Amino acid sequence: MKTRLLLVDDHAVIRLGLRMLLENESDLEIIGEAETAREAIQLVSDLHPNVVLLDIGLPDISGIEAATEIKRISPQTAIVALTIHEDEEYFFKMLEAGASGYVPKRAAPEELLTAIRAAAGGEVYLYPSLAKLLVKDFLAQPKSADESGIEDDLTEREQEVLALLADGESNAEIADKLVISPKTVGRHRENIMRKLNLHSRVELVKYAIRKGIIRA
Amino acid sequence: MKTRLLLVDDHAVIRLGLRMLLENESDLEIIGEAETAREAIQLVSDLHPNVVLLDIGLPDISGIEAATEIKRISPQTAIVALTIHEDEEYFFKMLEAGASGYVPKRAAPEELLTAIRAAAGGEVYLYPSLAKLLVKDFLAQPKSADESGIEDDLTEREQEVLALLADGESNAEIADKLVISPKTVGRHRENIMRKLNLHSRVELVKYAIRKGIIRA
DNA sequence: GAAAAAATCCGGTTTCCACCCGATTTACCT
DNA sequence: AGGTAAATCGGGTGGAAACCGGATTTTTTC
Repeated sequence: MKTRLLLVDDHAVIRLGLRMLLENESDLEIIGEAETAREAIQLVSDLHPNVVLLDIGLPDISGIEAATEIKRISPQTAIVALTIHEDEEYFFKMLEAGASGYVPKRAAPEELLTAIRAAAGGEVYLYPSLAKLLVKDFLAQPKSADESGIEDDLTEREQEVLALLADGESNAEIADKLVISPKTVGRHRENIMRKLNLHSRVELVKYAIRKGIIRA
Repeated sequence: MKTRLLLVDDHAVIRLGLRMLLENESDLEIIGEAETAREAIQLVSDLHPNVVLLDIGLPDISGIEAATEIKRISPQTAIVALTIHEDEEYFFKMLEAGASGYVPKRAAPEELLTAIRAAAGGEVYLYPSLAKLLVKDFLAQPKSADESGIEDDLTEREQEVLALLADGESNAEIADKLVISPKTVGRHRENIMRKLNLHSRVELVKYAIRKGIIRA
């Protein structure tokens, strides 16, 4: 089964170039072309392609809105964004919109093929300069719990109680979930607070968030 | 100027294969090979290669520790992780350790070349199945503050009370600070919770953190 | 197999919280 | 000037939280 492609670009020359590149690939099949975002959305709605090659610099609608709309009407359609500029903000917003690939037009043709095949397979291709941005963003995030908290000498059960406690549940609710008595939950909580030198539920929540036990 | 490479793998066959692949590339130069992590660390310290091709399944030290140590002694050296398994946790930890690329051994040779060149250029290459994981992680993050809605129709006083409340202070303490009665603090709190549809101090704290009113 | 730590339960006290009611003064907007 | 919203204060109630004491059972550790 071939991967069914839709090409979207307002320049006929570029569509032609893409066609030349892609038509030689036996696993790919171009089932349509669009010049504008509106046209693209209509075609997606009609044809439900596997992958849309979407130029971001379209005249009528922004690439982000177009991508959002495409994912709305055809969630299983993967989007590979093609762009001339490697703008950081735009890149992140395209990811949020559901893009499965992001390739600058200056990339080598093989990279575009890789991106298309990755997208068709439900995976994601990121051009190295953009992957770098995403990794940077990832590293800027608070450490992944286990690393940041060297060891907080809480017992396993206490960790468990802490997580639920910090999630906003009452002693009684937790007791229910863990099938223990509410009094025991309270006791655990006391021990936790003593060990960590905390003095209220609020401090407990903040501790849990810092440690990555729960998310805000 | 050629990119100076160090190959690290405990299997001679694989090092040979890599050599065959890489020696034909005019922009790459293999300046050393290592069988173990210790050996690799020594060589990095001596040679300061531009890129280290690091197998993660080494016998002596874990790939993560090896990568961390390499980045410590030679921060400008980029690391491309080579692995047989595409383990999620391992992948994220390698990123945290400072890896610039992550390529499964099953990847096409050209992809390895792309990864090496990206790494040498200070960028990052992620194999599509792993890029997908990173994007997933990215999307799981809370939306970027400004987007989530700055305006929460809380009055100035309520914001003030919220901040202190979320900071862990009791009604009485807040009353003291703001020179109002504890009852009034409670009243404000009630109004805040009603407006925001929150129902406990814990939810309040998490809300405040999401909004950036306080820090965890 | 004994000692230590963890996990469980119980009872009691005091304080604080969450939510209900209502009220006054100030301030702003039209 | 009159209406609306904010900010302040108050009373009252039920229930949860925070802290204390002690005690038992299970698991871990040496």
